[in-house]
Amino acid sequence: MEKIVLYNTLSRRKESFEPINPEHVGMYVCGPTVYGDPHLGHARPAVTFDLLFRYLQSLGYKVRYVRNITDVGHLEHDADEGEDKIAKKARLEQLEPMEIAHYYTERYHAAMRELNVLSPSIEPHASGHIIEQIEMVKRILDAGYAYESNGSIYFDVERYNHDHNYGRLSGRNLDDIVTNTRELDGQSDKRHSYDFALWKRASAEHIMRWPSPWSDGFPGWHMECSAMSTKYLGEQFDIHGGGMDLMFPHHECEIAQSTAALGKDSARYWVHNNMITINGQKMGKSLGNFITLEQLFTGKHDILVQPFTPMTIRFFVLQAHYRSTLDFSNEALQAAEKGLDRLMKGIETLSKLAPKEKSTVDVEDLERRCKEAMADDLNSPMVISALFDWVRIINQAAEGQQSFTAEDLERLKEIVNRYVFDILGLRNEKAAEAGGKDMVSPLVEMLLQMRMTAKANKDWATSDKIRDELTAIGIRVKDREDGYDWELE
RNA sequence: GGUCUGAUGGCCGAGUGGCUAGGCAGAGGUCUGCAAAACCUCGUACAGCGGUUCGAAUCCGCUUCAGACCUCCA
Repeated sequence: MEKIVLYNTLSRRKESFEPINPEHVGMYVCGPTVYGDPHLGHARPAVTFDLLFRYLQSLGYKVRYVRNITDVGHLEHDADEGEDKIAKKARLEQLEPMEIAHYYTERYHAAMRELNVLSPSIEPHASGHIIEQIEMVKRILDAGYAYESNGSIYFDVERYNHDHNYGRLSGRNLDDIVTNTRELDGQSDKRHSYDFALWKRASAEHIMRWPSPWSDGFPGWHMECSAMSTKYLGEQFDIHGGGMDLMFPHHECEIAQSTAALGKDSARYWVHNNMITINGQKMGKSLGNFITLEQLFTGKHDILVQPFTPMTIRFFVLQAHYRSTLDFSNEALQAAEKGLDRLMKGIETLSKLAPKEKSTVDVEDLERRCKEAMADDLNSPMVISALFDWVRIINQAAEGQQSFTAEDLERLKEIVNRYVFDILGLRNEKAAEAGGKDMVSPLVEMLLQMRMTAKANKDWATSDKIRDELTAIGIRVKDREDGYDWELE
């Protein structure tokens, strides 16, 4: 298997990636909380880990990719007095919590399909794994790292930190956390403010509740990922991913829970994608500055000057390295749209190139550059940069300034397909929606043949008329060195 | 306040101790009957101030600014 490096948040450096079991990779990524429409921010981890998923598979690994659906457990306001987000929304809209969760799960799936994000191997729902979560709480209790208080179970951070190291992922130490965690108002069942809930007793009004040995209640919000990753990937697995904003406390608590229950940290490589910003600020639910994916696709949002296709969004995300922030703007998206168009046109041009006697350039150069870039912590921007260099070469070839042998041409197409479609997961939207091209093709060809005749007779009036009429109905005519080419706008 | 990250040309964004990605926008040119498309050339950017070095935008220090996390967040 080829050597690749991945940045591991645990060590804060790039590490050579070695899976626990050769040939197999287990990957867990924190999925969405389904109480709202997916927005541009959700596209970042989805595309990032889709890229990793596709890339690992293309290297020959058998990947089990688990991405959860959080449909229970997140508390609003604070852990003591809050109510479940799903339940809250349900009350507001007079709907069953599961109805809400189902509705937004479907919306999420639809958006992911649009973005050409592959379905994960397993997509477990938190609500379907209450038993596993209860079992894990029991293990933590048995290990002595949790305590019961008034029907709720809390993680004993201090005790845990005594034996292990709470804060090693986020780079905090308990002293910092102690001095910087605000004391919550009102009475709390917790011994310390930094203890977190593993199980919460439900108040009378709380709709989502399950029986447990301690109370009718619901699991704490970090439990689902620990329980489900363990269930589907084993006590130790290779990659755990998610947004950087989940590092603390969510992932830190996951590490603590796994270590407390299993005696070891489950995940070996922690991979975090950075945020998408808007005007330099994180785009998110809490700031209310988010744009949903549907708004992006339809252009229906005050800030948008036009709609943007799903592939433009995907390309936009891939043009930045996953660990950098990416700033949203109409201008940036428009640039991505044009760039993607250039790339796709180049690929179409490639498909029409005629083989020549000899090749003037080494097609393996593209393969080498793409391969190195991907192997270096998924540097998709570098891959795209190499591809653009080759679009230029392909265009030069279309004008007779470069040439390829039939063999090299095939190889080049193979490389381009591998990186553009299989790994970056891009799709030629125009070609797809122009499914009717085959239908009109003979007609256009006929007209263009007539135009060639007119041109040969220097009958510019007829020639231009044909071209202008075609342009008017969205067919762009391109005169080539020895003939013509055309495409749908 | 604490922890951490970042500051790259008009915009978005890679990268990196010397060979100075890429895209978009802009300027000029080539090609063309005219166009379109494409191709060629160009801006000579790395927050500021010190230091290390033969050489730094890249390493170190300080300053300024911005952001993330510390509460649910992709």
